[in-house]
Amino acid sequence: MQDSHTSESTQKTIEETIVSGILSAKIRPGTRLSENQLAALFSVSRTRVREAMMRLETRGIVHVSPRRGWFVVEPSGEEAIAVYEARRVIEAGLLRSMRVLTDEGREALGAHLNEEKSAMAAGDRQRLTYLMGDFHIRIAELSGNAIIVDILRDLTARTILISMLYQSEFHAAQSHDGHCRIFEAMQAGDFVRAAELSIEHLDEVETGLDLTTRPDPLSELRSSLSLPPKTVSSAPTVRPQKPQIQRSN
Amino acid sequence: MQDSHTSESTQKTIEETIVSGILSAKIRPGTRLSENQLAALFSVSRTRVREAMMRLETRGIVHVSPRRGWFVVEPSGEEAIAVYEARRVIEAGLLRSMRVLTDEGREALGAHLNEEKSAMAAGDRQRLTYLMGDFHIRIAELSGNAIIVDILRDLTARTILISMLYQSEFHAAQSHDGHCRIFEAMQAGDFVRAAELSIEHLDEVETGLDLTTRPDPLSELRSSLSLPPKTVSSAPTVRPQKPQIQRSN
DNA sequence: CTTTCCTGTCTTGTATGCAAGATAGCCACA
DNA sequence: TGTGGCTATCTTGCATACAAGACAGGAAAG
Repeated sequence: MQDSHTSESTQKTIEETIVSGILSAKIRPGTRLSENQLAALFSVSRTRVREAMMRLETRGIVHVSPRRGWFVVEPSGEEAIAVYEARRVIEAGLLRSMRVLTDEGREALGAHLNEEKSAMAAGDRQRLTYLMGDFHIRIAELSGNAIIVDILRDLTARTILISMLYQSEFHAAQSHDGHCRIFEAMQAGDFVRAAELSIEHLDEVETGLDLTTRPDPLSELRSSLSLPPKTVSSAPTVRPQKPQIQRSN
Repeated sequence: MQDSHTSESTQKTIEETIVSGILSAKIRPGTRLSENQLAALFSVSRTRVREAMMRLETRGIVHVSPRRGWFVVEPSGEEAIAVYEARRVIEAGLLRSMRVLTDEGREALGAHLNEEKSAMAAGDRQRLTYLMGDFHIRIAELSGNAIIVDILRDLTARTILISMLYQSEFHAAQSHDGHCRIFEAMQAGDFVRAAELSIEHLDEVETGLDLTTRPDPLSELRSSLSLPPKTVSSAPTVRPQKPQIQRSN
């Protein structure tokens, strides 16, 4: 487990627990995160929970609806596109900047791909989701640049939320193939090719999304009434929260 | 002024004030940011100041030394290298992903370069520092991708802190030339060339730094005593804070 | 003169209390 | 049946109080 910003024992725990919950697809987009519940769960006061939420908010993972609550973000279609675009830019830029694949690197990625394969064989979908995202983080770790690792980790978390919202079926085999091809290019020392493959791979995944569905159930009604399409990054605006199961303390 | 995450009136003010203070080189690295002082300055309680600090910390702008205080980060030599590397990766990736330069884009960049020129003529160094950083943010804005804009804004802020620490002289003319060349390539529609120029430009700036000096005045002593080189991203460790002028409430 | 220790005062860390918006459920009423 | 409005209770927003570590300065001892 890389660190990049270790230290602070209890504090980061809430934050990291939530992020890793998302990375392993155990927390769905739109999930309500009650300050009181989290405080009770982690045996701390709301103060510290709030700090964690603030941090997660600046990381684009969580969102607050004033006096209504904190929610795991539900990226809109436009935001989803922006996330994939950002990933293409950064991941391709990263691969292009690489010059060598070290022995450790080759071993790490190879081991990872084997894990993907065995998770596919076992049909363990949650684990698979985690591994599919983690592959890209692993590549970033090869660069040794903690800044890029952190950025990509957060983007990967958002990607997973996006696929939980918009992905109709899970083309695990296709993704795995994409990863393998990238790895092969890297082994061949052809990082330009690896960058291109990485872009294609992300395009494939993005194409597999159906961005016309879910997150704004009123979109059809809204457009038939010809109201403004939707507030993109601006905040309040009612945004009808889909009924959550959780029921507060 | 782009927005990307507008809304929240008072709250973001503290955060944005500090960031823009850094972007315009009015706040030096290592500056102490007392919760009490900021609270008084903005007429709010420490609670809200703390929230702003937490956010800035996750953005890599600010750093807390437990029970000692908040400080604007003083990037180490390694961190400085990582910041430049991350910028090369992202900015080159971004330019490579571009396909067209719109008329508005050409106009915006052209106007910006004129501003650079006039600031150089006027010898307004603070303004020049701001503009030199802002050029890169402007390019990101052309992409219309708010995620990348935010990332690059924060990296630019760090870059400015780095140059305040390590830059012996300010080669404004050289930087300006670099910007002009990038702009020309973009106008010619040659974004691959623009990406290459962007990398060269960042290399130039990075080369102009003297990473052997400042931020850890004890480094020579430390190495002559053969102590561990320095805690990189881990926290406490005494790290003798250089005497600050400010004196608290 | 140097060293050690002690104490006052600064800082942040954390919990708690109160204010106020948002919502759901109910009741009255048409 | 449907509609409007009231109220009880949830939520977060924000300020404040207190705890506890860090540090500086001075006094006392060597």
